[in-house]
Amino acid sequence: MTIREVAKIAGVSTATVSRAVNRSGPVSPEAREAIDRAIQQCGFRPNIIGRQLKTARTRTLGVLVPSLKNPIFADAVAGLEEAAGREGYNVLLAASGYRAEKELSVVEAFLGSRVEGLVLTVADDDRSRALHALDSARVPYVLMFNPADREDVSTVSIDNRRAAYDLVCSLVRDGHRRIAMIAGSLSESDRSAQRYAGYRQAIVDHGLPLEDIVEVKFENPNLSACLAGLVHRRDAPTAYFCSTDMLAIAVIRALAVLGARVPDMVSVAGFDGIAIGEHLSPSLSTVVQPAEAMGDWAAHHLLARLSGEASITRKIFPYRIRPGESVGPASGHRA
Amino acid sequence: MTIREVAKIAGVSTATVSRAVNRSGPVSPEAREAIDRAIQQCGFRPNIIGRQLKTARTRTLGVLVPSLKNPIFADAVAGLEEAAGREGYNVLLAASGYRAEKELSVVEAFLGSRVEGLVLTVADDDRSRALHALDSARVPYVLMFNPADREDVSTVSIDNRRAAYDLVCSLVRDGHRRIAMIAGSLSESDRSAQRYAGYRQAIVDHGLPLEDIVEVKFENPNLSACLAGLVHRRDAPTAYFCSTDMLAIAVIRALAVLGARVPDMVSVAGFDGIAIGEHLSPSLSTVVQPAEAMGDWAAHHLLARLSGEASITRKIFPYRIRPGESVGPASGHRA
DNA sequence: TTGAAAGCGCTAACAA
DNA sequence: TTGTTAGCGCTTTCAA
Repeated sequence: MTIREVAKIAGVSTATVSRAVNRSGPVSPEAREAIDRAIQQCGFRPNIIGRQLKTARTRTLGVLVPSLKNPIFADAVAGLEEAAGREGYNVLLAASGYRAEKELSVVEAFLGSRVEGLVLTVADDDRSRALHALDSARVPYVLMFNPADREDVSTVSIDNRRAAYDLVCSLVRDGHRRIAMIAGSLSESDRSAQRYAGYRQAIVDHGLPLEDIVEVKFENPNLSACLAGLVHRRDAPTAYFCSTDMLAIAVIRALAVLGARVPDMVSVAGFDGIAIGEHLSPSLSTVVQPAEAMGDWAAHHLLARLSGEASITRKIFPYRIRPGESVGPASGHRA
Repeated sequence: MTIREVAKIAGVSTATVSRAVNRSGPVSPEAREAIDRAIQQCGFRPNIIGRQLKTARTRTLGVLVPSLKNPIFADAVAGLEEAAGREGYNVLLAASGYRAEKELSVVEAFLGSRVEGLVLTVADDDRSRALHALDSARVPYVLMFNPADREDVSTVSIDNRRAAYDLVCSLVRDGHRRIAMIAGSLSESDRSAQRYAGYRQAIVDHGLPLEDIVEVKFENPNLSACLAGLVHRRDAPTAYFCSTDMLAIAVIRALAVLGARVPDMVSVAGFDGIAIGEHLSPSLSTVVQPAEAMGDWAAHHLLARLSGEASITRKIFPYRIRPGESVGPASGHRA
């Protein structure tokens, strides 16, 4: 069922069919009707591939996130997809599983598919080979959630450093003086690094002891073992600042295994502000990132850049500290 | 940067370049080296669109779910994307927002893009115009989560009816005799309908009074108002069976607004088994669907069908009743 | 082992 | 208002 068949049946040329289908030029009422009938008759559906090849436009965006299983990314993709769809763009989606080589292979595939632009969250924007590939291919992209370090790339994020700083300060205000940070592979995530910087500054500013950061691999969720040494120390931390909400949830569970109840014995704070965190037991103290709005902004901005209506922008969304039951006063601690 | 440029630089024909790039035919070592050098030199990246047009294969799957903001779908898509990616397939993703007309327009767009197959969750498979479009286009698809009614289409789901039956029976075992069901637009979702059938049968089998089902629109999250009449009745239900976990979460919150504490005063059960439900306060009593595994199965099965290695299959995954704190004994009820 | 050539389905000058 | 025509970038006979 090609445009040629339709043209033959309708007794016109392919050019006229194309004009009729795309409303891209004058078509007489008679021709239009004949064409409509022919299309009904043979169930013609334009092959987008042919159009894409001819016009060198795909109306497709590539979206790459670490994982859909973390609601922060799922929500962002939801906002993105909605906005892109509204503008008639397709979304090619992939997850990297936090693996740099997968980031690269996905980006290569997206480039091969001639996506017009990309929205991505990478592990570390400085060292990302995926980003280098994009730069040399000169395909526009928007970094989402990654901190806005570089001047030459559009980003949408919050001020991770300051947000972490504020959150840790709130822990101090609750009386906590020994506060540890737990991060998922700090060395591999620029977000964790920023959040660590904020944590560190808050600790230093208050003259508190700087705890060693606890790095946990994403693949190894045997948290209890990692935390055992820390928790059973004589001067164990009274509060744990986790680099993400999902990690905080795992930490709370791991602490329970070790006999440390939250928030009675220790406090735990997260970061991301996933919606469901409010309904957790205990509800999560965290920093809220407006994920869906950020995804929406990313899509709109990328499309605006594609049409030349916008230039590189580093958008910082406001964040919000959301207090929750997972943080209590430090008085009840064990040491 | 086309294959022609590369051919010219390497001093060979485009056919040889194509063979070299795709390893699809004999290429002498000398030619191969010249081609490799040429590709490096001009940064050539094969245009997939050209290949797709020529070969009439896109290696792309379309995925349509109601919403990514519900973890049950996000998890399923995660499993799907992972499996598809492993087999070298791209995933085109869209969300319908539970709207039938959006389902249709997305499917039309996917067909235009010549996806080789689709995985979708539709509101109601019987009445879905989207499915009719797929049937007449003769593009293979897998229904995910939708109950397996029809014989002529691959589906992956659990036994919704029996799962709901089991769950409601467990409520009865806890002493509940007035059990209401709350569903999101029953008339628009075949899953809700199945779950209602299971609920109804459990009620009837135990000789209990059949309560009117409460239907709430997805768009109208003003649940408290909807529930007020029911909750304040003299013989108010002591337990609410919600058609999804997300709805259960909203219901628990709405009940709190009305002064009905869960599970002290009323019990609430959900359906879906989103992972985070275990960590809610109270933790959710629910039916667990193995969403990620179902997505994985859907992708593998669809690809197997594309390669002729599988035929239409109706896969029923096992479910699991996961007890939680949201359901308590009926003794504490108000009426 | 290689290259010439045809053509996938479509759009867009351009001429009529 | 319409049709002819020339490709878009690629793969793939087929003959050499």
